[in-house]
Amino acid sequence: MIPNFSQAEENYIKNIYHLQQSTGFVTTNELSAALNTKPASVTDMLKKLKLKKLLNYEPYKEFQLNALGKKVALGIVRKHRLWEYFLVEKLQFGWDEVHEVAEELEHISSKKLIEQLDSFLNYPRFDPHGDPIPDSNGKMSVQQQLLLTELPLNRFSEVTSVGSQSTELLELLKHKNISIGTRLEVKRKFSFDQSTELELENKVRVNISEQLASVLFVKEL
Amino acid sequence: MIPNFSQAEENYIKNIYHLQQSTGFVTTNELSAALNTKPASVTDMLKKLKLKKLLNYEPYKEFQLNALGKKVALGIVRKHRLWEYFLVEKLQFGWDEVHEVAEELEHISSKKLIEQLDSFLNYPRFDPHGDPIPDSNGKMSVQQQLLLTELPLNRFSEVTSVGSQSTELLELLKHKNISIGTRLEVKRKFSFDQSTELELENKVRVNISEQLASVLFVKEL
DNA sequence: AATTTTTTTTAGGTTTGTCTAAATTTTATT
DNA sequence: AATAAAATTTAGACAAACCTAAAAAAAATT
Ligand SMILES: [Mn+2]
Ligand SMILES: [Mn+2]
Ligand SMILES: [Mn+2]
Ligand SMILES: [Mn+2]
Repeated sequence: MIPNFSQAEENYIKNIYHLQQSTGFVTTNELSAALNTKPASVTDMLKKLKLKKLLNYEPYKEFQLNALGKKVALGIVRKHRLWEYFLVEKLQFGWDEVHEVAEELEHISSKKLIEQLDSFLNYPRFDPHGDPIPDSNGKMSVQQQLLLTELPLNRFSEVTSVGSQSTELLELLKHKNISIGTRLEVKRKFSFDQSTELELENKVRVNISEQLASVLFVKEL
Repeated sequence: MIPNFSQAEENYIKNIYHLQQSTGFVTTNELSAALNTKPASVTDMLKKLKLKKLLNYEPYKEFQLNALGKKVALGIVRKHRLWEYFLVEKLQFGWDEVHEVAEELEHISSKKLIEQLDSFLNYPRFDPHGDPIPDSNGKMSVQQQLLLTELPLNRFSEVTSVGSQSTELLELLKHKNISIGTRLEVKRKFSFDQSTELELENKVRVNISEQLASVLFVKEL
């Protein structure tokens, strides 16, 4: 049986998991930035997580979660995303309001709670930001998705996820009336600034900057 | 604005609140028993809660929450009971399984979360144990209820709440097929041991001990 | 290859919430 | 009223999770 971890431990584990998705490894400074703590505090926790056999770590080296660590991380990600889905679908939260609350809810320890919640929500496969929700075995759906910047002109497509969850981004998307599930086509690309003209489902045209297009993932329909 | 309190502080506040319901005052030993901590730890926390102006406390004296303390306590009780209701009504928990989970959920801090949850649940007025749920202003319904031991013979009545939530009690009630909302009549009282014969709605007769009868609250119909 | 800069760790503190053991105060009993 | 018992507080420690400042190691630059 997997033991329980403290809220602090869980936050470290989850953040290591996300950071190691890109290169497979994480550095002390990266992690301290992600967690808003000092590098010295990270070192303390790395020793503890190594002792608890969740982490491959040698002093001064990059580190990564081992199999057990990843399993624990997926459990936390699962809880986080299920709660986000609950907040949006059942409690009328905006998709830009759920992250902080889920940051707390993800640490509730009851196993039964999360299984019943999953069932109550009808086993959703993606959270409100388009990120996949691991099932109780840690498996998650992959969506073949591409960046909006890579989408050719005049192809029907649907927004599947966003590359960041900063309030700033979500505020801008809300203003432009774009969210997960929005249908759109790219109508023009302007080479001067790489900005893009989109046509939304209701035929409304909106212009988005290259910075914005490069954090929107879509799938062709 | 009311500041946020730590999980430990909230558990102390809530327990003081419940304990002072009977005599208006609480002692160090009572509280340490309720919280499963040592009296010395209680003294430490009492000083802190007094400093934060939630508590009337002088060394070696009994203590009680002041108005602000009670307000904070009611907020925690509200969250606890709403979550219990959610677990039973939406997530298929048994009424004897919800307490521990609610013990964690009651500390989630989002104000919006609890208001939306209340609305989602349709503003329930009683939790699964029959205890009243404070509204967002701290007001709660009172139920004119009497102890089953005080109920005269042959009066139609309904179980409204239980005087304890120990697993032992809930196990026994489940075995006897009694829960909140069960309709019953007292048919006989045996003076030898004060045990009582009940008739349930389905005409089934069950015998309950004096100890059990004295923790069941009912209202006449 | 030597030097500088950056990254990481170590050493030593702090706060919160707990504990044990001893001291003090209050309450009960003789 | 004196003494014994019980309740409470104080003193001193400890673990978890953080911090700052200094030391050590690794990486980058000259
Ligand atoms: Mn979190
Ligand atoms: Mn998300
Ligand atoms: Mn609690
Ligand atoms: Mn209850």
